[in-house]
Amino acid sequence: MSTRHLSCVETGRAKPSRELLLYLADEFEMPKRAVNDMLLAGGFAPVFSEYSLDDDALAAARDVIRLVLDGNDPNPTTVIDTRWNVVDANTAAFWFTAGVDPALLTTGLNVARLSLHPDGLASRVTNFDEYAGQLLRHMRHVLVLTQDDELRALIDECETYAPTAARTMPTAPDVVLPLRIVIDGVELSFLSTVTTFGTAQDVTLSELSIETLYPADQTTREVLAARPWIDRESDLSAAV
Amino acid sequence: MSTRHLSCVETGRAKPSRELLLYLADEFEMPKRAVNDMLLAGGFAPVFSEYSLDDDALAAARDVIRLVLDGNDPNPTTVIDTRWNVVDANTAAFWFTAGVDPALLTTGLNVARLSLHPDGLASRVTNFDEYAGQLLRHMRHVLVLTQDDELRALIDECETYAPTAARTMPTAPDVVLPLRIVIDGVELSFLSTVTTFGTAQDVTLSELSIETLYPADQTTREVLAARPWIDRESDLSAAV
DNA sequence: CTACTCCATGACGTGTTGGGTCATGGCTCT
DNA sequence: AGAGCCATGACCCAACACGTCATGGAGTAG
Repeated sequence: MSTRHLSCVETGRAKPSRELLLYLADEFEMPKRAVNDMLLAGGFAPVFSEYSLDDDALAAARDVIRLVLDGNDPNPTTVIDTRWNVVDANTAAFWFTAGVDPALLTTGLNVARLSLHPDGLASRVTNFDEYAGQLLRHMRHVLVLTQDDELRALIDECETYAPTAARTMPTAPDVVLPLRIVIDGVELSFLSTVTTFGTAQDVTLSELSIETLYPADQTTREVLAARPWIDRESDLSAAV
Repeated sequence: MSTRHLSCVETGRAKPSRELLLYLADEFEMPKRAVNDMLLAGGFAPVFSEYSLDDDALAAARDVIRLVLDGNDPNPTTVIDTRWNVVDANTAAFWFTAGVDPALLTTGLNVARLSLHPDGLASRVTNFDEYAGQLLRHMRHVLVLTQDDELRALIDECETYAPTAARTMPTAPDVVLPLRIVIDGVELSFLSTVTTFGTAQDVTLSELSIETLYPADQTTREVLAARPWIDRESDLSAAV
């Protein structure tokens, strides 16, 4: 680039294009996070990483994930990646999988598929249409941002499981998502929240989401407090 | 706008400018979330909301916040806005404020000021430089996104409290931020994680962040499990 | 004091591109 | 058969990112 233009950019009298910003970032070997900050400040969309968790990055994150999962006990908590694949979960969360088709548990546990597949949790979710609608909306939102073909395929698949929910237009999404589900013959009521790590500079970790189910009524609270899953922990761990 | 250009935009043979996208979004009265999705998909930076929860939205969020705070007990947890003001916190978190200058507690509790101010926690934080450096780095990151003058002022103020930390260049920040602090004469060791509601790709900062301190060693774990703050809960609630 | 580098800045050219006007022609619906 | 709606081509324009050339001021070194 010309020194003339560089000078103008530096003094703020010329607005650099997205291309130039990326060139400079590369030239200076800026860390991803800083590059994204710079792009945002310049009015451009950030670069999205490859959202593939290599084993090393994941291993480094495991300790933190365990902290969060244990800290949320006895509230069922799942850590998922941007394709809704389960990275890890606490025992309370695995308790949900009792009674689902084993085929869904072997081939890479996926929360979306597990929740919406007829052989998964679908038949036991009392507010299925509401839950499925919100989940699909959330997935489509992430799809817009990542443009991930694999996620697109997952959404297409899931929409066949919840045809009515797929057709409903996205209403204003809430931070919390109610979930009513029958477990061991009892209908439990949860509030599902999704959070993500905010300080992560390592972009890979920021692509993990933490889904926690909080009890929404007294009955559920008591059931969770009793930790009814501890006497079959051996069964559950076998599923993973 | 001309029908000609609209047609081209619709069929994808013309790339609309950020301005045009915003015009269309306004014309169709699109919800903010969808507008941001559209901008991102078009390669532009999203519109940042006013990141001030109006009273109604905040009231609606309070229930969820309480769920999260209670769910994390006994791990000290604080919910803050994008200016590090405390929106709410669980009792364990308020336990930290014992012994700080009451002036810091009355004028709107601010985590950054509380942590870094000499009359706050600073003197009791054993790894002050490390902690302050990371905190400032995080604040500067949010500042880039929000361009909030009030936050800028807070950062300037905090940098005077931690001059050495302010000068250190931002190293690669960690996923978790270690915090060692002396409470009741005992040095406790924590790992601080910050999470936010929503998805990672949601560049629009959700207005609220959740900071949770997990015990980093056995001693701290045991102290927390004993909940040493319950016998002065009355003092603490008076502070808020 | 001089020479040389660094950089901000003005004058000015250029290629790209978002966006507009005008005209045409196919499609559907009455 | 007439009336909209819309996709598309030809063409123009204005904005702007970025370039080249020239100038001149602030340091700095000899």
